[in-house]
Amino acid sequence: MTELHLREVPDPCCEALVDAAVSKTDAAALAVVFAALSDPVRLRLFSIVASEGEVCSCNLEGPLERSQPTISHHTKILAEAGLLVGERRGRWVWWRVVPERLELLQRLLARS
Amino acid sequence: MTELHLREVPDPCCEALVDAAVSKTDAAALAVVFAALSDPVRLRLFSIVASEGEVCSCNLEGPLERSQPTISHHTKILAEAGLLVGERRGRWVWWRVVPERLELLQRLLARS
DNA sequence: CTGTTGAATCGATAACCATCAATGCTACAG
DNA sequence: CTGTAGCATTGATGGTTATCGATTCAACAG
Repeated sequence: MTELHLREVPDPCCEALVDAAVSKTDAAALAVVFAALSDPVRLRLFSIVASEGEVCSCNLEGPLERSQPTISHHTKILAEAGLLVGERRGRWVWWRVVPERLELLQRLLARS
Repeated sequence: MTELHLREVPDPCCEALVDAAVSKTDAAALAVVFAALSDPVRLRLFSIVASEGEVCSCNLEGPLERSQPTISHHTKILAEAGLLVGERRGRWVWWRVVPERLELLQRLLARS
């Protein structure tokens, strides 16, 4: 029921990277988000959740071929980056993407 | 005159991450691109180049407060990720962004 | 209360990375 | 040819991270 790993990262800036040089503090916050996507396993995990809409942790170990602690580690990092949210239902935790974060990244990468 | 650090990373896939689960090989290639943006100094470097249009290496050490070898290290990583290209003019190297790479990332992060 | 099951945490380890001083390479000036 | 200036490379170091086994925590069933 409770949301896991509430994002610790403050909402980073909104302006596109090409519009103006990003500040030091914004860069630090944004780097956390990109770092969350910088691992192949996490990228596949995120893509699975994004394409399925909602996925239980227990259904990630198989496709990703990683141990349960490792899956938990990766979901935590993605959640702390604000890219995923986890919801506990009974004994299971279900993950889904945070669309606003995707839009934020898209805005950042927009041209002029 | 020659382009430095020709990208070693093959053009990764084009489909959005939310459309279908990304393959292992695509994930590996894409992770390289996100990893290039996962460092605060590189993010600022990239943002400076993107907003200025074209920047000489010698004009990066100051704003980024890093040594010359470190700047060279970061430009190399961004170039190998296909995000920057460097052009040698005499004794200087000028960097600019690769717009297609930004568009690729935007497409990847697009919703449904 | 007890056992079971799914997930988070801990501890350890190997691999990776950001950083800089020292050095090498390259282009130009004289 | 010699010196200089900008950039790349090397080597070393301290910090970070991906991974897993073992353990703990949480929720449910009986």
